[in-house]
Amino acid sequence: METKRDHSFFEQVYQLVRQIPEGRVTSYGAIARALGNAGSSRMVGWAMRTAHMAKPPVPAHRVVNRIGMLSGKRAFGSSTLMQQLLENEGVEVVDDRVVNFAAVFWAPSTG
DNA sequence: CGTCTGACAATAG
DNA sequence: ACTATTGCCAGAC
Repeated sequence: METKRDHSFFEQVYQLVRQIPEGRVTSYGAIARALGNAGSSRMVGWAMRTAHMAKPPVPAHRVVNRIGMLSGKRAFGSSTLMQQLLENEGVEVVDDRVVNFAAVFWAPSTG
């Protein structure tokens, strides 16, 4: 039984991203799938872009693409801010890419 | 109300 | 293995 949410797709993404623990990262596709919108991975990224104006701060810096690349670093204002945030949590980032991505990968779960 | 864009992903060449 | 193209669909203009 799926818990129907009246909130928009964006808010569903926000809530999921907020569940990402520190030192962990996830991919857009993983989030899209968890929301049942597999294939709409672009929407996830689009939601993150507007996530900066979400009420509770969304750790968008913990969300990267499938290869662990900081594709959204541009949205943080500073291209290095996203990397610094990740490194601050213990996530090693080199060349705008998460080191040992599979090890720090966090599997999203709606429930 | 129609069109374009977008922090991706998967497939084909 | 790498590059190019298509699909996805909801927000922004």
